[in-house]
Amino acid sequence: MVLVGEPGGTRPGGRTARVRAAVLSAAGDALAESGMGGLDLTDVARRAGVGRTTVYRRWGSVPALVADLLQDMAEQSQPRVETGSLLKDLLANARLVRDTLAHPRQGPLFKAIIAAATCDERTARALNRFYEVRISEWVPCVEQAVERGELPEGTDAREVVRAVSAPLYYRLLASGDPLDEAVAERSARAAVVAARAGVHVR
Amino acid sequence: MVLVGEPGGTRPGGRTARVRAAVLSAAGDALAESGMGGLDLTDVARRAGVGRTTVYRRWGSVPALVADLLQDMAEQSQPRVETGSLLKDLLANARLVRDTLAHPRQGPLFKAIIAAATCDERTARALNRFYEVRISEWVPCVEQAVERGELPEGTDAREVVRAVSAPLYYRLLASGDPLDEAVAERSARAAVVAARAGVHVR
DNA sequence: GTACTAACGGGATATTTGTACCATTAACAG
DNA sequence: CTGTTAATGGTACAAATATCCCGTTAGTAC
Repeated sequence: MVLVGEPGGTRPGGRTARVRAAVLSAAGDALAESGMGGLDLTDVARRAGVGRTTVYRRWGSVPALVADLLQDMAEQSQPRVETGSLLKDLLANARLVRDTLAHPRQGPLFKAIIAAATCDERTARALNRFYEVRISEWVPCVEQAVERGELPEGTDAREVVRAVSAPLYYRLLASGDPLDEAVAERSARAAVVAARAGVHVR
Repeated sequence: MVLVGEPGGTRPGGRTARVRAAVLSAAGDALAESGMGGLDLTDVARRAGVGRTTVYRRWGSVPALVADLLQDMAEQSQPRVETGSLLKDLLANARLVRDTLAHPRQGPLFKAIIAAATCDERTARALNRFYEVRISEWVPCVEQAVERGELPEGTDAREVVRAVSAPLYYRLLASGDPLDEAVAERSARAAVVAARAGVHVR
């Protein structure tokens, strides 16, 4: 677990970046297929067409690899919708999250990532940052609704956005109930109703 | 990974049960401390004062051990409160869940269990059953509220109960935001408001 | 209490997983 | 284009992890 001084920092040119991309991609595939339990770094190296030693040296452990994968994912920001109505905006968000978590590759991948985060503090922080970014993107929807007078003053926008995702993640990770379209609609509607009632006023 | 024909079935007397209890207890301790990543069965065996071979033979892997632990936990039912008011009932539920997840041993343990469930189908089913049981215990609160006319006819009681837990689990596993008392109150209040508005009508 | 055998426990063994070494490759500077 | 060296990749090695074997222990039946 001895962390080398961040390879790619002093010589970030072609090969290093190419290796990183190949390994992260292979790691994503492997995680989606076997989860973080059935994952060994040797297999990742083979899939990526990269030496075993390289993977062990640069990442060293599954959680560390996942942490890097997360940083990569956080950089690829997804565009936010703007419909002019809070309900429609949050419905769009709910459907986006639902589609991601119900996706045959993305769903298992997110499960595996969250599992890895429970094993390692560093990975957990990377995960928190990831959601920090994701949530921040949708905060303006809520803030605009406050400005329009749709929601009470002092509403905690982050809390409203979190409320939309929470039921979907609960199903994915805990209850195992199906992640259908109806769930997305309910979670968005519930968040709006609760926010209007002032539940999320600080 | 060859599963022997369920030890304890043909001879469930003293020792076998004692060994199981000791191992499950030790596994819980170890999981709470190191998470499911930093857990090895040899260590569990030592803590339990049991032979390494026994643990490998009866459970064979971390997820299988967790699955058994879950079955054990599901059997110890927790008493439900009855206050005569939907909000108070759900507040009690929210506080119970929050206290569990914020507990220095139980919180990490639940994290580890959920992580293990993402690695193994069998464990995932055990986890789903666990929440099936837990949720069912609180369903009557909501049904009584429907009977009292506090909530609209056709309200999906299970969905309301899930709505209370979801934000707490989301924090525990994904966002990493603190699990304070205020969060519990908000999630209960939000669930009530949404249910009253008919969001959870089938 | 005696016989029977499921289940356990310790040690030897096999397998899988992680590390150390060093020659080779290719990014970057001049 | 040429030299320098960060980074890679193969091989040999070490450590941890899982399985096998077999004598011992202790539930259960009679």
